[in-house]
Amino acid sequence: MSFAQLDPLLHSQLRLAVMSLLIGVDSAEFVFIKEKTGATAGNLSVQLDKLSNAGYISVTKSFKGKKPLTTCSITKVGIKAFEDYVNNLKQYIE
Amino acid sequence: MSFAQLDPLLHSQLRLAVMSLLIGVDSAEFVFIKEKTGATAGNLSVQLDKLSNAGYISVTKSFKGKKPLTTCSITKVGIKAFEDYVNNLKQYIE
DNA sequence: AAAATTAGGTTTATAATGTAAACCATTTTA
DNA sequence: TAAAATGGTTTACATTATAAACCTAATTTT
Repeated sequence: MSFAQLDPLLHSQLRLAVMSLLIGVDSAEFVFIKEKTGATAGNLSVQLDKLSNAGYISVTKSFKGKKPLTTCSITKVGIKAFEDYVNNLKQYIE
Repeated sequence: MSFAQLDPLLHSQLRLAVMSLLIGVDSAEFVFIKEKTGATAGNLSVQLDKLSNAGYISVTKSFKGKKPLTTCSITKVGIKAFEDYVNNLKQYIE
């Protein structure tokens, strides 16, 4: 039995933290994710794009009053990918 | 509570697989590790160097008959680092 | 006994990735 | 009305991962 591949999109500290956050909530705002993960805004913006392009999260941009508001939520595909990642990872750490 | 840092030296698929292998055995030979992980020799060579330089594994080079033989084993420091990594990681995946 | 192949690696060039710094538009504060 | 803050995005750079090329010695083939 050899080691399963770990989805490279999830095997990134920041992206994994984002997914970990999102899997527990309905949705979360950019600023909230930024604070919880301790990421810089720039880095977070890039990584959210990657997760979004992969279909792992959905990102909607609107306004809170007159300020931009970016809201994220995990998708079904994202949940599946996260679960698979965790299962594969367990092979490495158990 | 924010997310703990994941040791970047261990947060690499191949290096994690190597550590995962080594934590269960006394020692392992280069070719064995290569086969178990599915890595190319070049990549494995580089990653073993990194783990070795960090003091996470010890690497001894000798000869089996007249062929070179590279043997690896995990160190105490390596075990500790691996355990810490696993503990921190659990925060992300549970 | 050359020549080719295999074994066991290492070196290095390139591609991919991660990240912070710089930037932009708007809004609030002094 | 400047200056600073908010909420991001873009982009340039540094780091990392990886495969391809290479090396030395030992076998095997012709």
